[in-house]
Order: sequence, then C-alpha cells, then structure tokens
Amino acid sequence: MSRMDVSHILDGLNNAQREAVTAAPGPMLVLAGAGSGKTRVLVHRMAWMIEVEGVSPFSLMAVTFTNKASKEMRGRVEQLQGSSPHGMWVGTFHGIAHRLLRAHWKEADLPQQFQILDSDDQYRMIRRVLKGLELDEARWVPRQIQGFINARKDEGQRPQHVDAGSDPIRQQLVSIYAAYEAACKRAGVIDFAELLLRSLELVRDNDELRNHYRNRFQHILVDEFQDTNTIQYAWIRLLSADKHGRGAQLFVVGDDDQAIYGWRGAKVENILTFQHDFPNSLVVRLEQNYRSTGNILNAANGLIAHNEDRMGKSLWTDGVDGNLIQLYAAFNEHDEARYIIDRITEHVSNGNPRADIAILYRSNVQSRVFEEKLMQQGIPYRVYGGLRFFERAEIRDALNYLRLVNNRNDDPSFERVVNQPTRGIGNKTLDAVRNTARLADISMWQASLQLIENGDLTARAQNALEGFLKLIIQLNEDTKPLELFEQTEHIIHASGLIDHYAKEKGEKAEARVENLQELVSAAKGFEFEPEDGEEMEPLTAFLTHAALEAGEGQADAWEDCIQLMTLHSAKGLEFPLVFMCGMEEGLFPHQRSAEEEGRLQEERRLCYVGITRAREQLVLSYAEHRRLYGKEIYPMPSSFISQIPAQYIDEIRPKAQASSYSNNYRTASNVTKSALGNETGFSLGQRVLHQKFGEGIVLNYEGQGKSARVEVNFDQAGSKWLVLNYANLQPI
DNA sequence: CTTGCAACACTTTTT
DNA sequence: GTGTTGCAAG
Repeated sequence: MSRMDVSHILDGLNNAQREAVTAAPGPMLVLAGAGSGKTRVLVHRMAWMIEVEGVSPFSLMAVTFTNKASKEMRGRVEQLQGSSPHGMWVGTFHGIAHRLLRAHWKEADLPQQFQILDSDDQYRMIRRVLKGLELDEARWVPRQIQGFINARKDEGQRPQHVDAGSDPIRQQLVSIYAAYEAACKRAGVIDFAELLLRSLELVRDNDELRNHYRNRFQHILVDEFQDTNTIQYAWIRLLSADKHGRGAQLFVVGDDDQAIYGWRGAKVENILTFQHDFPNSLVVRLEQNYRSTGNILNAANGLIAHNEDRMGKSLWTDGVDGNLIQLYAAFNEHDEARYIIDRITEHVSNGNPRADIAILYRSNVQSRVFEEKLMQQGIPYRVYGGLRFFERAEIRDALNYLRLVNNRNDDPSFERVVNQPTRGIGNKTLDAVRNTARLADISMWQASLQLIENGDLTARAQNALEGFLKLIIQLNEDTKPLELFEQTEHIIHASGLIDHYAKEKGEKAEARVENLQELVSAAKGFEFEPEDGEEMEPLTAFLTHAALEAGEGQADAWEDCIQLMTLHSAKGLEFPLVFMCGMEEGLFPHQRSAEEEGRLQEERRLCYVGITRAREQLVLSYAEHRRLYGKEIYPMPSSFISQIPAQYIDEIRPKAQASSYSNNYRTASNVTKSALGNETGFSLGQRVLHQKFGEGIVLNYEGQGKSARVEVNFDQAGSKWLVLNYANLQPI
C-alpha cells in the first residue's frame, strides 16, 4: 500500500477509537459508552475502508434504527469525504429491508405495488379480522393480539411455527395470526415486522439472492447493536462472512448499558451471541467520554455498577469534575415544577440558551405540570413525542384515499375512507360487505361490486355504496394524468375530505384543514431519489415515505426553547443542563418494571441513559407527595438515588426544618395528612386560597401560636411567607 | 348515522 | 384527572 494521507481520518481520534477505525477487516464489536464518539467511529471506519482499504462504497452497508441516525451518518460521511459516496447503503433496518423487497418483490411473493401498514393500520386490520372470525373484542383484545403477532414475527415465527401445544387460548391466537396474514396478503399490504421477516426469509431461502448480496457487501456496520431483535440479527448474520471469508465483515457498535428497548423485542444478548458466533471477533471498548463532567460520569458509573450481567465498562474524562449532582426533594409535583422552572429562569437570565435545558421524565403524564407552568410564565418549550405529521387522522384519511385509488383491493384503506366523510354507508351495509368479502375470499371492493350486482342491499344502501365506488373510479380517472401533488390536491377536494373538516368548528378543525394543505405541499416538495436501479411510482414512493418516516413530532418552527421529553426519547441527545424529575419508586423505576429483576435492570439502564445526557449540570428531583391519575400518592424516593454514590450528590432541601417533617412523612406513607400534626392547621402540599394572591400550595411553616407563619407558593404571585393570623387562608 | 353517557385504563417507541 | 372507546338511544 502506498503511503497516503490518512490524517483527516485519524486526527483527533483517541487510541481506542483509532484501534476500532483501523482494525484489519474481520468481525468487530465496539462497546461504545455514552458520549464516547461512536458515530464518529462508525463514520471514520467507513472512510478508512474506502480510502485506505480500497473498498468500494458499493460494498458497504450501514444500518441504524432511526431515520434520524441514518441521516446523520450519511451527512457525516459526506462531510468527511467531501462528497456522498455513491452506491453505499445507509439506512434503517426497515428502510433497507423495504428496499430489498421492492427490488425482489417477485421472489418475496409480493405484489409490485405493495403498501406498508403502520401500527395504526395494523391495529384496524386486526380488529377487522377479529370481526370476521366473530370473536369478542373484550376477550380477544386487539392490542394484545397485535402484540402477540408482532412478537412472533420479531422472533421469526410464522403461524405454523408457533407451538400452541394444547393451550386453547394460544391456539386461537395462532389462528387469528393466520387469518391476519391472509387478510394482509389479500390487501397487498405488509406491516413493519413483516418487512423484516420477509426480507430475512428472502435472503435465507433464496440461495441465489443471498449469494448475490454476500458477494456485494463486504462490510456491514451496525449502529445501536444492543437494540437489535432476533430477526434483525439473524438477517445480518445471514449476510456475514462464513469461515471461508465469503460474505460481509460485521462491524457492530453498541452499549449494553444503554439497552432500554427490551420490552419491544430488542435482545441485548445479541452482544454475547455475536461473540459466540464470531469467536475471533475483536472487541474494543470506548470508555473515554467527551460529553460530561467527572462527577456526572462517576455518578453514572456508580449507578450502573448495580446491574449484573454487564460486559463491563467505566466512563472517564480528562476534563473537569464539575459541580456535584443536585438533588431536590419537593413537597409535591407543583413544588417540583416550580423549583425546576426557577432554576431554568435563573440559567436563562445568565445568558444561556433555553435549548440547552432538558426536563426528562419517565412517563408522558409528567409533562403536564411543567407545560402548565411554563405556559403560564410564557417560557417557550417543546414537548417531544406525540402525534407526528403522517400519523394525524386527516392526513391518514387523505393517504388512504390515495392508496385506495391506487389499489382498490386495499381493504384497510377501503374501510377507513368508505364513510369518511359520512355518505350514508353505515355499519350494517359494511357488515354485509365484510361478510361477502370473507365468504368469497375477495376484497371489500370486489364484495361491494358483487352485492350491488346481485341487488342484495336496500336501495338506499346500494345507492350510497355505488356512489362511493363511482367516486373512487372517477378519482382514479381524473388523477391518472396528474402529478403527485395535483393528485393529492384533487383527491382531498373531490372526496369531500377537506370540506368535511372545514365545516367542523374549533381550532382543531382549522388545524386539520391546514394540515391537509400542508400535505399537498409535502407531495409537491417530495422527491424520490432512486439509487442504483431502484424504481418506484411517485405515489408508491410517497406513501412509503409517509409510512417509513412519519415526520417530525411537534414540528414547530425552530425556536430557542426548553426541551421536554421522556428518558427514552432522550437517548442519543445531550444538554448542558438536565433535570430528571419524578425520581420516585413506582414512577421511576416504574411500578410495572419493579417485579422482575431483568426489567428493573432495564429501568436502571434508563436512569444511566438519563444521567449521561447531562454535560455540565444534572439536577435530580422527587416529590414526597404527588397527585397521579387523580389519586394521592406518597412515594419513596427512587432507589436509584441511593445507588448513586453519595459523594457525588448535593442535597438541596427546600428548608431543613421541613425536610425532617417530610422524612417522617415519607416513612409513614400510609399515615393520613392529619398525622403531620402542626399548629398551623395546614399541611404541606395543601392547596389554599388567599384573597389577594389567589390559589397556592403550602410549602413550609414555622413558629407557633400568633407568630405561626406558612410559606405558600401561589400559582400566580409566586412564593410568599404569610403570618397565619392575618393572612386568612382558606383551605381548598 | 349521530349524539350522549358510562366504563375503562393509565409506561416506555421506532419503523 | 383525562382522554378514549363502547354501547344505547335519538
């Protein structure tokens, strides 16, 4: 090999990173701690392969879990390389699986224009199947069935593979699974799990194709390897090099300490399996952290050390120790929010951007209090999660019209839009259609035609149904010559969808109309970029895009605002100032995870993920009293707090005096409020009304008799000390 | 087919 | 406490 300048690839890498990037081709496991520069390693590894090893980008594949991650990876490769290397496959597992299935739809036994069923479509489909089987939804809960089917698929099991034994419930589940598969096939649709399973079967059962791709891909890089499920790993494994070196070299990067998706089928064990499957694999640990202060890292290390079955890793930094982690014991969730927002206000008034600040919580309900108070104070914030653009009802309606116009046998779409807007096709008519479809094993469209032809319906129903069929046929004719965005525009108008929403009142309806218009813009701006030999109808490409990339959450115009999100959504992100709230037993670790040791360990990893999001300052908080789902609870502080070595924690108490009370309070969590016993007649956390200041919450009290005072945090006026004798507080 | 009311449940989320 | 869903009446 001639000497070449590789400094741009290697400069700035530490020893471990360098070892990973420059390792000779061969199976490789990189255990990358939080903030240790794993994306960097992946990207530089690709550059190394291309520039130094002389591997063609055509022979590289890089797989991620999210679109965001794959976009970032692609962007950074371009940045490093100066241009986008062509022929390289960078994408999500689902994206790449989809690509394979489009290319080999015949071999995969799919219709050429197959559509993707997202979770919501899938749920509806399952309910239809249950109806068809005349099963009671109360007994056969669709959500559970959906979970069952997806879990089977994630394990690689078809209905015939599931061993139901003599368990009648399980046998029934399997037959529902089979009926669901048949329905999907009839409609020409496949769900998310099916994308993966089908492409696994494709390369597993088709020698020619498998050999083709094994010849093509010399290197496969996998991000977030700890999140892979059974079939994702099996799929990579199929393409990987055998003992003769034929196939791809695997370069997998992951962190067992950040495995937080076990509940959705991810198998951390794949890390161990990998080492077993590739005994000659090289293992590199990235432990130097470039994100957080020493104290934060030590806290994280201390906590995660309580987990068993770890690969073992310890983060360190050559940076400063920084501040201690602060712990605030709040009286209740309002006090917790008040404290955090006070801190935020202070931080921002020191000239820091709001976007530097994140409030992290275990479950979405917790965002409410913060939202209320932030809104009240006019502080801009953004809540992650929630419905995304392509998941909104009106958008799904429109897309389903597009789908149905494109493929009349698409039953899920038929069902969704047949009476949206209402056009007199009620349940009775639909039941007839469903029954006919089921009995004759035909689509609802065909069944409708048959019913009309045979005159099996009442005149009214027949008219309405015929009207709908004609509408779809008309839409199809009218939109044939049009561009995608014109098709979209025509369909939302001619179907009556947009009028339907325009007639509804309220802000919500207005937003829906706007969203529909936005959909037209999205279609206009949508450009399908085919890569080596990919072919897709613009409409199919657009629908695929909608299913595979549901769009941004609250895609507000970028504004400098406080970031609110669950701990799960925070994975992969970082913020200078992080608040982790609701650090309480039952909330975090969550009640439902408490019973099993394995699930508890996953909660602990989630806590570890949260801690390692913080760059400079981490603030933990818990409430001694919380209103949750309309019930009063008096939780214990999270066990995770005590599992962080005490020397890294700085306890901030509202008032020393109050804390001793509240400590008693906590240990006697089942004792009633009156047991608090003080002379003020008010209890901590109680809501009170003041003539001038309005409503507030009792935070603290001191003194006795005439001099007794209470501290009240008023919703509007803020925190004040009041002498009880004069204040005339009313309990609420 | 729409409206109203009662029952219900209530981690975490990407594709 | 809130939002969604199912069922029955209008």
